[in-house]
Order: sequence, then structure tokens, then C-alpha cells
Amino acid sequence: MSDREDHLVGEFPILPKQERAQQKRESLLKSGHALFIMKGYEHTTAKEIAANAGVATGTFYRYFSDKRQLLMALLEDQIELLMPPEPKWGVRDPESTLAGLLEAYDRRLKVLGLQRLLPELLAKDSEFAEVLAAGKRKIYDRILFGIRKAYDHGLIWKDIDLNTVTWAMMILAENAPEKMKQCGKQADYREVAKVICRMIFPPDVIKKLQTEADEKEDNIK
Amino acid sequence: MSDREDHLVGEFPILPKQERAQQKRESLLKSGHALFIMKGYEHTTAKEIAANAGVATGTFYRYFSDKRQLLMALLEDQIELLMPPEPKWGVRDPESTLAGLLEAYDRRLKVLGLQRLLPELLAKDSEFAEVLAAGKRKIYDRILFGIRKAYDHGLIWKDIDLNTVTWAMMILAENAPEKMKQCGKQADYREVAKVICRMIFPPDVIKKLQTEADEKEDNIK
Amino acid sequence: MSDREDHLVGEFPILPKQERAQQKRESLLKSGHALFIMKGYEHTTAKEIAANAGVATGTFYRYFSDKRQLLMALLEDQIELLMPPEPKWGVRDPESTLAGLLEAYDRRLKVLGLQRLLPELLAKDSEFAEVLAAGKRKIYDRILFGIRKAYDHGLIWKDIDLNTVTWAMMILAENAPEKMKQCGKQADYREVAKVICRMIFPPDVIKKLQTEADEKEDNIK
Amino acid sequence: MSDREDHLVGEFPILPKQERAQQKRESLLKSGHALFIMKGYEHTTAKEIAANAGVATGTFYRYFSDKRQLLMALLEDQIELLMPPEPKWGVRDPESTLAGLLEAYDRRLKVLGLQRLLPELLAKDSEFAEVLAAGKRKIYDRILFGIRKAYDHGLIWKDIDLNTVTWAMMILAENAPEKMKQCGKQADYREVAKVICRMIFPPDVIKKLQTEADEKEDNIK
DNA sequence: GATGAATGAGGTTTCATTCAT
DNA sequence: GATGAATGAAACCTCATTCAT
Repeated sequence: MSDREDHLVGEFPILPKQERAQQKRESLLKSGHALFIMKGYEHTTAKEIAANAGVATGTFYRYFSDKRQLLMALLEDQIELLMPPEPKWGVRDPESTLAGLLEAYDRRLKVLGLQRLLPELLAKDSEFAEVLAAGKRKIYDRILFGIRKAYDHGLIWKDIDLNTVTWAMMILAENAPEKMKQCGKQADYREVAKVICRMIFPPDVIKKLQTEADEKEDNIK
Repeated sequence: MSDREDHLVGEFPILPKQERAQQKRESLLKSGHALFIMKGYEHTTAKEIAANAGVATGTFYRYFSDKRQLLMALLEDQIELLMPPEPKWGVRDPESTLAGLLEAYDRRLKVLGLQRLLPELLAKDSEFAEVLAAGKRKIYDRILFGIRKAYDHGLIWKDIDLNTVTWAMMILAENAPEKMKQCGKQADYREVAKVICRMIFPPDVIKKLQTEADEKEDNIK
Repeated sequence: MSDREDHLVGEFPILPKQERAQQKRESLLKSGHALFIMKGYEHTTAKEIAANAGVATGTFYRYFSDKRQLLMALLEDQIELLMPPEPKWGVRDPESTLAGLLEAYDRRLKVLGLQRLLPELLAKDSEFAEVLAAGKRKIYDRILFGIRKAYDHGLIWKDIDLNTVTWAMMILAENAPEKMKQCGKQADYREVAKVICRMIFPPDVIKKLQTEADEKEDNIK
Repeated sequence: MSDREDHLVGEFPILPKQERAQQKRESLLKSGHALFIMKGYEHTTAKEIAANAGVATGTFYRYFSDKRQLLMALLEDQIELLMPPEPKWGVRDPESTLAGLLEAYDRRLKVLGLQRLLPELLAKDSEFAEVLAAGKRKIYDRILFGIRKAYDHGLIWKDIDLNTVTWAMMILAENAPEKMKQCGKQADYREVAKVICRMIFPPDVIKKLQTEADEKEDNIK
């Protein structure tokens, strides 16, 4: 029981330096990732993860102290991937910009896919909550940064709370595509983007940005 | 729990059998509900639910065939409660209207609280998915109905997809308060409402509706 | 643990004197009998027996201290029924005599049907073993008595152990019909009887007895 | 158990993995066998079998999917052992022949001992019934084959049904010794054999075969 | 390092029996 | 007396984790 505490942080039992070892670690991560998404965290056994990765059960525990830690590693590895590029709002048609971002974000989300199993874990495991919150916070900060710049350029509603818009954007980016798909519709990033734009930009700004964008395009031609 | 105590004082609790049984069922549901939310579905055992409800393990199985069915019952019982009242968009300041709706929805959501644990289950249990989707669909339909009426009255952006706005509203209503709280901020329904309004109504409509609302208020005074 | 001993003998909790009570007792016995045969002793629950008898679970325990005791009662009630009538070997064609006895015995065995579940119980419960052995012994004694009389009349092989023949007869009477049926053949009591007769009577006796029997029949005509 | 001790003394037990596993399987089979016979199938728990075999509960389930399957394995493994050697009826004193066969059969039956618990299972588990019936059928066929040869040599009653005799023999072989022991007598295979012989062979054949056998014996002297 | 058999705690579920109504 | 809901011990089985090879 007392050695439980040790696991909480989830230190590497061994730093895999060899090529082969790295491969095995990767293989376990991939296997765990796939199975967690397919069957859920609780219903995936360490044995399965190992078997699916082509190694023995015991080997699992050489690379991860725990089933829990494997999930942790997945989160840490992959939450980075969700970072959106810094958006340039003034540069071109904001709806297109946003639609592009949404699609990219959603594509990564699909790859990640882990969010499905997080809610249950959050309740039990505050560390997960922290790791995840940290990741979200980073994304949030980057988006907020972009929003703020746009705000300073006068592109955004004067009388709105930037934090709230930012959260709204993230929430929509995370959930809209899945929700719509659940209802049988293909996710239409363009439409979602349009809606979000209404949220952020006053109509005249949108028009102006679009006109500018069209002109640039014309110039290019 | 508190009404248990009542019996100790005065009248003998001659409850018709059926009623006692109902009470026990309720108590199991409540217990399950609380534990599911606190510890997650997978981490809650039938034994715990029973103990927490003050009954023996076996009693659990008199009322529910298993844990899954208890959750099912919770969902079916409670999803109705989430139905928002039909909103009257034209009647008064839309931001206030919306803020009120959001707060009410969120309050009920807190009571429900189950959504936290659903994602993991949805993947494996199509029946859950169906029950839940049916519930969501109903809410969606009601919101869409309100939106459409407003649209017909020319209150809403002409060039926007009503389905998308509706989904966006639902998603924000479901997630915004929690997300914001996760980050330490008190949920500010008013701000969220404002953001959502920008999404739906063109600025002039908002202004007009607010003016009308103010006038009405003045008249009342 | 100590009160376990009390049950061993299986005293009646209450002597049912009323008509209705008797009926219920009967009904429980019948129900238990049927279910034991259909599903086996271990796989039959007290609840089922009660339900099938049309009474409440608790009522079962008013009439029987135990599931075990119900089986006991069945055994005691019914083992009597297996007692064959005392056979008159010299009187008529022994093969017919025997075939008749076999068929009757088998019919009662079918009605009883409990023998199927006894072997397992014998191991655990010496009391069963005793009750059953007592019953068997009685049957054995009756058969042996008949055999002995025949022996004294010189009808039976001089150089054979009467006990052994008697056991052989009982064993064949108990098992032959079922075994043959298991293999898809209709039980042919006549053939079994013939075989048993060879075991008991020297050929000349059989011939003599048959001739006498035929003559008697002729006389009747 | 006793060979456990051996390891403590001298050589290190480097057994190839597979062999160790085999040993464990055997040990579980043996343990299950013993407990089934001692306490009956239903009254034996998987945990007990494991404990008695000196392994953990979980280990049981590595080797057998459940109790039922262990019994199945016992049946399949051991039913072969019951196959009697092909009897040579004409060769020597048939009573001796038969007595020998009976004793051997019974000895194996004692080892097997499982028949005690089968009846209850047969009713509910058709697979058991099949496995067992198949085994019995094989034995039956072998006996019948011997009987038929003897019949063709004119050694057996002309007017008797060979199937019936065969069944009768099997039934007696299976049950006679146990039944007699139940009644406190030592099983007297010789007497049983004598009785069975009367069933099969006409008296003159028996006499002839015995005389021949005696002469051979004399010659040997 | 790698292996996978072994462990045993702990979850799920059943059912003989009791007991308040 | 009758009822059937309640009890909780005990069976079944799984799986995270360890450890001998």
C-alpha cells in the first residue's frame, strides 16, 4: 500500500536507450492507445496491450510502471499535438482561416481520441486532471493570444469578454464536429466557422476582411 | 437521509409495501447517482451502491439486474428534466433570456451530473448511446423550434445554417459553465449569453430587442 | 454451526393438521419432486419450489425445515412405493412373472425419478445414504425371500449364492431399462426377464415351469 | 504433495516450462478428481480444487475454463482406461475369465469413481451425456464383439438377444461390486462372475469349458 | 532484458434462510 | 399462519502485478 505512492508520479522504470527498447515502448504506446479508444480504459487489460504490441505481459511493466502511467504518457505525448498554429486573423478571410483550423484540430482530435475516456478518470485521479488541464490551458493561451491581437487591432467586438470567447471557441472546436457527426450529419467545418466568426467579429469587420482577402487573391492572379 | 430521522420521532411508518419498495429503489438510484458522479461508473461497485443506500448487496439485485441497468434507469428518469422551457426570443432582452436559460440548464446539469461518465460508455454500449441521443435530440428539437420562429420573424442572420447554430448553442450550454469553472472562474452566464447572442442575432436586432425590452420595463415602472 | 446439528434429523416445524395446510405440504412435495427431477437438487431453489407450489417463499420453511428435509420426505414417502409385490415363482411362466415385475418396478422408478440425483448427495450426507440403504434393503429382503422359497423348492441352481443373484436382479431391474433407452432402444422387459431367468433357474426348471404354466392356461380355456 | 519435499533436498528442479505446466494441470485434475468423488461435483468449489492442488485460485482458470471443463477433461482422459481387454471366451474357464475382467474393471472404476456424480449432471448437460455415452458405447461394442464370437462358436444360449446380454453384463460389472460393498459385504467377483455366466452360457457349455480348462492346467503340471 | 505462469484481492451475482408486516 | 423483501455468506471469475526462469 505504501509503495502505491511511488507510482503516483509514474517514473520510468528504465530509460530505454537501445533502439529495440524504444521500438517496444512505442509499440506499447500505440497498442494501448488503440485499445483504450476501442474498448475503454477499464476494459483494456495490460495483457491485451502487451499481446497486441507483440511483447510479453511482463515486458509491459518494464516500460510502464502501470496501466495508468501508460495513459499518462499517451496524454503527455499527444496533447502537444493538439496545439493549434498561431492564427493570423487579419491576414485572410477569417471564416476560411477558422475552418482550416477547425478541420486540423478535429483531425488531431480523432487521432488522439482519448478524450472519450477522460471524463471518468478525471473524477478519480487528480493528476490526470492536472495534466489535461495544463494541456488545455496551453491551447487556450495560444488562442487567447491570437484573439487579443485581433482585439487590439480593433477587429473584435469592443464590449465582449475575451476569455469567454476563447473558451467558447475551444468548446466548439472540441465538440461541434463530433456532436454533429453523432447526429448523422457530416461535420461542416465551414458552417461552424461561420457561426464562430459571428461570435467574434462584428459584421463590418468580417466584410472588410473578406474584401481584403478577395483583393489579395485577385492580386495574386 | 433526513426523512429517515422523521420516523424516529412520531408516527409509526406503516407504509404500504410497494411504497417501501419504491423508497428503496429511489434510495439505490440516489446512491448510485452520487457514487457514479463521485467515483465514476467503472470505479463504483454494486456493493458500494447498496451499502451507501443502506441496504444489503443482494437487495441491489432485487431492484436492478445490474449496475448498467441502474445507470440506464438514471438516464431515462433524468434526461427529461433537462428539457429547457420553450424560449420566447422576441419578448425581452435576448441576452437576459439566454442567461436565464443557461443558468437553469446548468443547474439541472449539475443535478444530473452524469454526462461526465458517459463518454467511455457510449463507445461500448449502443443502448446508452441511443437513450442519450434520443434525449439530446428532443432538446435539440425544442431549441431549433425556437430558433426557427425567431428566424421567421427576421431576428436571425439570414445567411446562417440553423442546425449549426442550434448545435453550437447546445454545446456551449452543456460545456461552457463547467469548463470555465474548471479554470477557477465563476461561471458567468451573462457573458456566455452575450457571446451566444452574437452568434445568433445581428447587432441591430440585438439593439432593437434590447430597446424594446427597456421600454417595456419603463412602461411597467 | 452448532445449530446445524439440529437440522440433521429434520424435525417438522409444525404438524399441519388443517386441511389447507396438508394441501400446501402436498403441493410443496409435488413441486419439489418435479423440480428436483427436472433441474437437479442443487439447481432447484427454495423460491422456485414455493412459487411452483403456489405459495410464498417463507411458507416453504413452515412446512420443511430445509430444502434437504423436503428431499428426505420425498424419499421416505416414495421409497415405499418401490416395494415389489412378493413374487410367486412356482406359479406361472417365470419369464412373464419377471417381465411383469420389471415393468411395474420401472414404471414406479420413472415416477419416482429421484434416483438420478441421489449419487451426488450420498457422498455428502450420510443420512440420505442411510434412508436410501434402508429402503433398498427392504426391497432386497423381499426379493431374497422369494428367491429363497424358490430355492427351497429346488427351482434354483444349487450351487449359487442367493445374495449375489438377488443383488444382480435388483441392479438389473434398476438399471437395465434406463440404459437401454439411453441407447435408443425401447426397453424390452421380456428380453431382460429372459436373461435374468437364465441367471436364476436351470434350463430344465424353466422348461418345466413354462410347460406347467401352459397347461394351466389350457385348462382355463 | 510428497514429491514437493523432494525438491528441498537436492537437485534444482529445472523442468522445462511446459513440463511444469503439465504437472500443474495434472495436479489440478487429480485434485478435482479426488474432491469430486469425496464431496460431489456441486459441492466442490474451484477454489477448493485449486487449494488442494497447491495453486492459487486464478491458476485454476489458466488451465480450465471452469469446473465443468475440468470434469469433462477427467471424463475424456479416463474413460479410455475403462476399456476392457478383448475377452477370449473359449480359452479357459469362463468364470475365471469373467471374474478377472470384473475385478480389473472395478479397480479402474474405483480409480475413476466419477460415475457416482454423473447422474445429476446428465440431466442438464447434454455434452456430458454425449461424451459419456460415446465412452460407454465403445466398451459396449467391445464386449458385444466378444459375445458374438462366442455365439458363433455355439457357446451361448441360442435363443437369447445378444444386445440384452451385453447390456446386462455391463450393468452388472458397473454396479454389482459397489452395491454389494454398500451392504457391508466384500465384493465377491467370483460369485458375480458365476451368476453372469449362467446368464450367458448354457450349463453344458460351462461344464465343457471348465473341463477343458482343467485339462490344460493338468497338462501344464 | 524478456518471458508468461502464478498470484490473490476484489468485483459480480446467487440463494438459503430469516423476519417484519 | 402467510407473505415476500431483505440479508449476507459464499460461489464464480478476472486481471493488475510479481517473479522465477
